Amino acid sequence: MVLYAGQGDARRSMSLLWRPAGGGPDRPGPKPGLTVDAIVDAAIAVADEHGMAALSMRAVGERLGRTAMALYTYVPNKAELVDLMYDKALGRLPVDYPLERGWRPALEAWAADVRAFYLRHPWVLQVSQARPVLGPHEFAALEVLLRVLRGTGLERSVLRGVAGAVTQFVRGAAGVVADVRQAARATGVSDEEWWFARSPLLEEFGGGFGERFPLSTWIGEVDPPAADDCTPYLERDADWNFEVGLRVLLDGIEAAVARSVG
Amino acid sequence: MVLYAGQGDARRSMSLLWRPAGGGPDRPGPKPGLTVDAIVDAAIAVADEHGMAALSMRAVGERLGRTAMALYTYVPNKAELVDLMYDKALGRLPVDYPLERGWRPALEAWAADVRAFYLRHPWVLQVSQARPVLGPHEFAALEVLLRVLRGTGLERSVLRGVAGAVTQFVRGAAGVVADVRQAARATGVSDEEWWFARSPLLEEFGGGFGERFPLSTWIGEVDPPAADDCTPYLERDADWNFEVGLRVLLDGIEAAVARSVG
DNA sequence: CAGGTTAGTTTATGGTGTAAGGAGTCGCAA
DNA sequence: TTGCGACTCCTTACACCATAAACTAACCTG
Repeated sequence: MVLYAGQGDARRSMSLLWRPAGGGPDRPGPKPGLTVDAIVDAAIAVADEHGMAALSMRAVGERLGRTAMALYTYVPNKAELVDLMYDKALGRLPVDYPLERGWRPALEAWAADVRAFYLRHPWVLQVSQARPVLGPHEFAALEVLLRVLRGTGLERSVLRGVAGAVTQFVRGAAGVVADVRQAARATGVSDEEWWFARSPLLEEFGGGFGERFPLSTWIGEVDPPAADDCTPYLERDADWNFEVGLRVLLDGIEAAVARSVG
Repeated sequence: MVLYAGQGDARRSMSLLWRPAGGGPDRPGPKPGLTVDAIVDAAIAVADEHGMAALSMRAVGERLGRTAMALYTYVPNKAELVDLMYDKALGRLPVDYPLERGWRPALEAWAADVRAFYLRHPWVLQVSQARPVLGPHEFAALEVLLRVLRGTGLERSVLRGVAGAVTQFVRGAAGVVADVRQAARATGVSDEEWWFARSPLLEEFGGGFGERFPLSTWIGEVDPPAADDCTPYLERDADWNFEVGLRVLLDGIEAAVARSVG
């Protein structure tokens, strides 16, 4: 199920996202046994360990020794909790990318870090991009990217497109790897086993597969003669593909820079 | 919940995906009132109209005047149904991109078509990319892209990265727009209304937002002086961003081509 | 017509998010 | 000191989800 937060009370939503670090003043009633931060941390731990699909209010509550309903005094609903998780996780992103050697190495470092971050917290990729979460760390992360990209000197309207392209690329590339890992963990079937069961069936059902899809066959073949391996989009290739794709993208940005200067 | 198909019976899964068009021979027992194709079509209709979140076995069954359980004689489970939906939908993609004027215009046309396809069937973006569905139309779609990309003359290992980058970009760019539309439909709150409720809160809670996040503020401002509008990532900008991003990407590919030739 | 196979139903199980209401806890004002 | 009101947390309940199991009814083949 896709969740959209903040439908109800935009003010409550924002005050949670931008909540100050320290606890509030003493209030009547029993001492709160939990904090929003503890709940968000527990939720992040659940999602990190078992994936977004396993994130339920009950699971988070159990991890804290409470029931699911106990969380609702701290967090209005699950969608809001996911937003809080998202923003808090983004806070763990590196922020410093020196521009001394120009924007390109900085952007390369940024892309590698963001990719690694997504692989550490794959569930982040599943948070709906529809409405930005508008939390402090989301803006901080955007600020980091823009600081690097401003080094290109491109004008604003172009920079928007470039920022989008870079973001999409990193998200997508990380998403494929994350999905593969998650599937392997969730099903208990390794990628190799999975392909081993399916590749003979392809020829059986596909009826002359090699002739019908020559280019797909060609691109799926492994370059070095490491035989008994028929895995087009495997994690092993993913690093290399990321490198190639990123280089192409950065070359394109350089072309845009050259055009804007010349 | 994220679903992974084909854990159980790889053979059954493949035979469904590659099932021939005509109906099978007569079998004992009552005449089947449904067909796999009818079920898949109904499921696609549900997903197109109400989004992937609304796709339940019950909803599909109701659309066909049956109970949810009736579907299980045709389709082993929901994950498999989603795979069938995915592959069938991909069959609606255009396939012909003449290369007479070179690969670049062909790739531009391809990107525009695929983006439009994703916007017509946003749920396709939510099908897990972990394990390829391995259906006939998925391969056909890959074949189409590779036929265009082969025009670059790039070697295989580079082409893999390029194909990935292009795919990720189009997916990502379409995904943002699709998510925004879906959110607006699901919540009944238009994007304008949503931003109108939140932008003042940003300043209120963000405490000197403009100074803390100068670049985010800068990039969010609208270029033409069309005031009373504070929408950084709106659908309106999306077309333009797509254009810019795609141009950058294609420029990068051209650079790779030049490098490989020179 | 009998047997066996199949289509589709009903029922049941264990999961989900969360609304409603109640029990106990504590700060503060009278 | 007492009690009110605010507060935390629980139990219960509801509507939904996927799907396993058992059952009925339809139909082909012997």
